[in-house]
Amino acid sequence: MDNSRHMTMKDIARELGVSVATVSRALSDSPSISRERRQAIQQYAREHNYFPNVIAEQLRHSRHNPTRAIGVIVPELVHYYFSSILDGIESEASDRGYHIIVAKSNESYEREVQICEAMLKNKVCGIIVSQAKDTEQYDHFLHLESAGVPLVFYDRICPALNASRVVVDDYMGTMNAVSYLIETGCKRIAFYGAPMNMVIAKNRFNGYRDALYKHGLTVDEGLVRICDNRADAERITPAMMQMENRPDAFFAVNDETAIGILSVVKRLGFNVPDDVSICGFTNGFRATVCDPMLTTVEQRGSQVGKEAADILIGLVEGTLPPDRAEKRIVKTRLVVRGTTRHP
Amino acid sequence: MDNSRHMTMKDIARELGVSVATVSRALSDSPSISRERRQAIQQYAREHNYFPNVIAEQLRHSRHNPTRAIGVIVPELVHYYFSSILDGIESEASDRGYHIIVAKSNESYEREVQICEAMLKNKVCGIIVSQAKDTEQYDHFLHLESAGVPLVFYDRICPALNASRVVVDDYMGTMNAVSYLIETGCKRIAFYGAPMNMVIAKNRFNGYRDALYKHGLTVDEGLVRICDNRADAERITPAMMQMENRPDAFFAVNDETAIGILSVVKRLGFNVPDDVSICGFTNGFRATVCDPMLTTVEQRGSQVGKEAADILIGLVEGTLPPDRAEKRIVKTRLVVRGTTRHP
DNA sequence: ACGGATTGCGCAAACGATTGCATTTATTTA
DNA sequence: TAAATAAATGCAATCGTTTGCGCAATCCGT
Repeated sequence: MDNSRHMTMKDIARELGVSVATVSRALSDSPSISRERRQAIQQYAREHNYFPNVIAEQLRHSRHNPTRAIGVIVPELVHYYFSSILDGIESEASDRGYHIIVAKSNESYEREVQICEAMLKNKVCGIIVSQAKDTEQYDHFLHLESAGVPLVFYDRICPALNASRVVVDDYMGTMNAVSYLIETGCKRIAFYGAPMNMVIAKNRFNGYRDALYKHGLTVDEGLVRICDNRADAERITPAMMQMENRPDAFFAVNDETAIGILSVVKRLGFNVPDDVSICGFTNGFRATVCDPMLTTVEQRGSQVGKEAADILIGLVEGTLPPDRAEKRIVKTRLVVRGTTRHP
Repeated sequence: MDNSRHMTMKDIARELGVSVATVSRALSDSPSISRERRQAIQQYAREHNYFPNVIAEQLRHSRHNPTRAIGVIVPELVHYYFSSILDGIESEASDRGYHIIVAKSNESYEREVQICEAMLKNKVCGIIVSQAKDTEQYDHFLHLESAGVPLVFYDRICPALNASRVVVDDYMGTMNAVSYLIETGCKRIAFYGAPMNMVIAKNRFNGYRDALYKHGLTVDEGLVRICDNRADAERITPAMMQMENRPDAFFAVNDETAIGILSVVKRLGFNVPDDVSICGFTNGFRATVCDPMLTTVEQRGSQVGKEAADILIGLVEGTLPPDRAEKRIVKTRLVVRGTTRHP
């Protein structure tokens, strides 16, 4: 039974002996159609649960009306922060009558370009994107903009483009967290950060540095490392803890890294938080699972996603000027748990 | 500069002084157009990077060709297992030239119905769905089927519908895990399961029961609880551990619950795994974060997603018979870590 | 050199909806 | 009673592509 073909206005028109134009006007409640006819048509449509063919509507309006499909490009899907952001985007979008098309770049530039093209072809009304790690050319993004597809970046923004963006307040988040560590008595605070070519990495480092300065401390290069995952953390931390002047606290660029530090530090027989404090960044699933639970900077991915969708929809609907880039910063929040000393 | 309007065949036709029909045929390499014209048109199109308007194509073909948009309904997005599944679906879909439209039901029946309608309107070629927890009516699913939109369930299948589905081998997964617990010397194994109206809950319980039987043990009702989250686990476990005949092992329906048990058991001063073994189900982020690391049943969400997408695409493209429901079971794998004794 | 086959292309009708304009009929006004 | 006005509907073009059919022009064989 492939009677899957749906009822169209033509069907209604034929059945009721009127023209398609009349049906169209009646269904849009045009006053130029007589009351009785209008109601008859509406009732018939309702009873046979007619609904308009979006494809046809879109074709008709393609000149002036964008679709209601938002493209979302995400580097990975199995990832707490990106999931949260996706969640925020989905909520905001669906609240406002949009739907989302999701694609993952797998951190690949090539794939990112393909996805942009495909989304352009599929006529999304705009794209929300976090760049792949190995993206260093931006033609595909420029191409989209020139095709009239608005773009909003989140998390990994494109520094070369003056595009709209939503990021987390990495600087203040780190600054506050490190200040807290200092205020609870830590003096030698190690910093495990991401490679410095990423904007977020730089901002977090600056927050760390300025927190030290503010409290009359200085950056000890021996305590700063490039390290943003658990495996690396487990590899480099033992040496760190065997220095004559070992750190009494760690600030890590994400929870995963912090967990790596924690596991090593515990294994080496130190007490957390009495001997060593540890602070992460994310506040994902992991933070409440480790023992003791992780003190960390809440990244509020869902809020980031909502803001990004809000900007994009504003751009699409014209309530935001298309020429000026809208930049929003989502405040972070320090969540104090068991891996840091009490004041 | 809203020169966002794209080049159409009409533009090419006008420019090259031919008819639109000729352009169309030339671009589809029809031999009925002369070699030179064909190449001229193709070159012009390439140079001005023309690409066809999908909306128009779809309208034209709507009678016979489905779109290449797969609808995916997910109860939550910030959830390890569902993320993995989404990841699998995305991979398979994009490999085969489809894109995915993602919506979350928030575990709400109402929302699920809305989403189904919206997806129907937006002319997805099929839907992959895991039911919301409070869905107990299925008209919306039936409605889709009768509209010719194929449906594939994953994880939470619809028992009342004989629809295609992909599930994990809950029975064998649990059976093997519990057998392992027994073989490592556990005798009183508690079972924390989900409410029994969910199919997966029943299957896991059966696996538990049969593993006991197989080893000459019997089910002790006092050791079976409805509990599928951390908060509940932390609430009910202390009493469990204070029974005169306390359990020497726990099998939990998911990692989250297992973590709850672990934290309580440790807090009460028991040693894991010497005094108490614990086994979870999922193998998500959490499993390697807790201390000791969690022994758990790997659920292979990504594989589930891939299979689901494979079935759906098969249904859409007609390589799978539309009348017979395709049912696949993804094998699980026991991942032994630190919360269980060694053999 | 003429009839038939072949080649190359355009016309026009679809797909399903919208909308300016023309047309018909009914009603009012002078 | 004729003319002007208003009310209700239909015609046909449009969005961008595809495709059956027909029309010319060229080719071939005899």
